Amino acid sequence: MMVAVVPDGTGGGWCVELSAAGRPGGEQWHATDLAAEVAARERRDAPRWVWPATATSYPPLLRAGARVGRCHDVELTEALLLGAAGHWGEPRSLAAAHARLTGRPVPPDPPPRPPTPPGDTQGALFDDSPAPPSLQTLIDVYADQRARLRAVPDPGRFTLLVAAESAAALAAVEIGQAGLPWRADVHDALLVELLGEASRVGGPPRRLVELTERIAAAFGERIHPESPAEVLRAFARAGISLPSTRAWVLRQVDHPAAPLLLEFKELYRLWTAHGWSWREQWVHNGRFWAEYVPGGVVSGRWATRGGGALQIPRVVRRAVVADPGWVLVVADAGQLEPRILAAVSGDTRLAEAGAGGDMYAALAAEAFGGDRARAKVALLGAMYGQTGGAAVPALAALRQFYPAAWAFVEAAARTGETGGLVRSWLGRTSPPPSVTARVADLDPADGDSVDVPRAGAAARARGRFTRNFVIQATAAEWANTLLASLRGTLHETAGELVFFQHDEVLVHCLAGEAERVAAAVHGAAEQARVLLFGDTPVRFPLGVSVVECYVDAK
DNA sequence: AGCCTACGCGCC
DNA sequence: AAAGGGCGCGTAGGCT
Repeated sequence: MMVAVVPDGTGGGWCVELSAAGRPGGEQWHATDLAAEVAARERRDAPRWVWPATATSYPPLLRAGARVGRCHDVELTEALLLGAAGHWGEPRSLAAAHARLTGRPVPPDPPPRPPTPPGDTQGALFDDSPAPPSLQTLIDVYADQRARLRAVPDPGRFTLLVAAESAAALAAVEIGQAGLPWRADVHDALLVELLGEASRVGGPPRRLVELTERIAAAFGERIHPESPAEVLRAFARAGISLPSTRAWVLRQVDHPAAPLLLEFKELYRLWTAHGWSWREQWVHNGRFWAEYVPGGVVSGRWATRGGGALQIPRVVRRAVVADPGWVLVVADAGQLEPRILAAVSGDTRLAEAGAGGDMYAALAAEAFGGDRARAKVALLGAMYGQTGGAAVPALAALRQFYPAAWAFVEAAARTGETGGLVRSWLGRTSPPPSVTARVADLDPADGDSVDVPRAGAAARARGRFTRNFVIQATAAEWANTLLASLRGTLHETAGELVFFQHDEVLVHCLAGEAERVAAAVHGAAEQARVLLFGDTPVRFPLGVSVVECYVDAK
């Protein structure tokens, strides 16, 4: 059972039942209270909801209590289909898809909304959303998508990709509305502990002021330590020439200011990126409110808008604390990308190594004389396209012992270097070179002559990108599939997904439910493995911790 | 004053 | 240890 639905923008919406073939196959009606209608139909026959875009269609329904099980997200599907057809980056909205279908001028997608802090009501004042599309538009585009979907190289896998992408979109709205439990008082205490007291006027906290003084003493002159240019000049006057002020460069500098600068940079970063003003902007009512954007990264990984939810520093995770009587179930897929490589490359020996708990240890025992660290740099270097450094001899060993895996990543790299497109396991297509190439790499500043060295460097960079794309994009598919499965079983518990970060999920649940939630997450990971890879020997073990505080996980 | 890029660093 | 992939975000510093 499928039901196509178009919200009318006033809390109501148009609905029509679709047949198994995707054509109107039942009653068509207008609901004045769409959320109530959706909730009732969901209870009765749990249809797959076909709608223009989960990101806009679902939030008002969920806010009104209408949680749905499955959907088809036309906009995300359109982006996948456009990519598969080599039309990467063209407008993906329902309106654009319908215009292409009917041969009319294609409207551009609306620019991405700037991040809206949760306390901000500006968004409601400037509602420039276009008129809602007609139900017929939705039906026509959906039928067209089904036809195009059957024409891709592997429709079975692509269908799973569309389902997983749509489910991820549901999960993203739900996680965003749940919010991440956040103790403002704990956050404040750790800021004071590390930074000292905040100054009243919004200036730097005490420890930063002190470090600035000590850096001045070390150089014999006052500088702004947060300015890389000033730091470089100060070192130059002290007779030390540095290529940059990066941390690993400073760590090798023998000068009394160097360790002070390293400490300053770390604390300055904490203050500006996750300090008091960040907390005031993004934390309200005991929750950190982030907005998640599934498929926001070219590889299919999620992005976020506002608050930097995917870059919460480890030290700040101390503020992520479960409610009283509740716990956090933290599940992390260990060594996900090497395991993905083992599964997709068809390398029998690497797949056997991925059947156990520690893949790097298995590689070390087999091909690296027991040196686990060397096995790790070899595998990571192969996936990222490392060409220099100490990893080179290790890469030779990898090539010799795991030739099929080596050939797989090399083929992806060669395709990219020659301007071709690569696809993930389920069929997400990489963007074409014009999208990822830097203008400076391709367009010699003056004259018409081709800049061979720079063109070569650009091709190699492109090769590293496609080499990694096939792995990273497939890993994102596995994670989305896990989420799709998990949100289907989680509702049997009181658990709620509250965070997702590439290969890690957090579930907030009653302490007594933790065991069941942990079992549900393990089951979802296994389900994702089977759905994507069938009978592969590779396993995707989860590290699961039940904790009150996020920082205590693992 | 606003726009843009480079830099640097947090996460995976 | 060094340096390969993907991001978001805040700042400095240049530009218009």
